[in-house]
Amino acid sequence: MDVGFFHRSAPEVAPDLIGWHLTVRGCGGTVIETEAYTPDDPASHSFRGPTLRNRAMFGMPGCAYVYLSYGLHLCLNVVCLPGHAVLFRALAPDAGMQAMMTRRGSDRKSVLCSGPGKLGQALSLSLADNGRAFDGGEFALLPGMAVGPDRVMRGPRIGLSRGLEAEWRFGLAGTAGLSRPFAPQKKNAHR
DNA sequence: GCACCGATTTGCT
DNA sequence: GCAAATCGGTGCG
Repeated sequence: MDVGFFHRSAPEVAPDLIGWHLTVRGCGGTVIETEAYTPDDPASHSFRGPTLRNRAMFGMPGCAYVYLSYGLHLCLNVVCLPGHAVLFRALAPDAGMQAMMTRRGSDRKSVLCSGPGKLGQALSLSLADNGRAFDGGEFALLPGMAVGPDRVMRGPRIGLSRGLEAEWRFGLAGTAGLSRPFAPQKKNAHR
């Protein structure tokens, strides 16, 4: 993989990660939904500079930023430029299914990884994973099937009170298991 | 020090 | 549709 891939802004990287393959200790699947966060974005954890919790967001590009959401969910990002990160919101699961079904308490494929918190539970993330590199060891992140730009949907991010203007949520069209549906895409909206 | 708000999910009304 | 679970960060006194 080109090391320069993550040396870009999160809004550039996020759509490019759709269709990649993510695994954590043998469990995972195809990336079907992502969101981008930047340092000058009021909705981003990095907006007010580094803290103990978000320090990984300012670390090595291509490494993980794992944080505790609402006091109980662990969410996974990949770091891009300093203060930039892409949140993995949903996967189409295909590896380590048995373990993920057990952890999620369901055998329905479409609900195993259909949200950032669910994904964290299925992959059994922990805060000890914060800062870990996606180097093919415990964490792997590799280009998978090529996805044409026409199959990547975009829209406003989920669960925010600020930063709703930017359409920095991306998803693979025609996929089951998204965290939420996307609004109908405008035609002619290239890039 | 204290109250409130989140990059969420689940279960109950 | 709404509240609960639960904790780090932020803002105010």
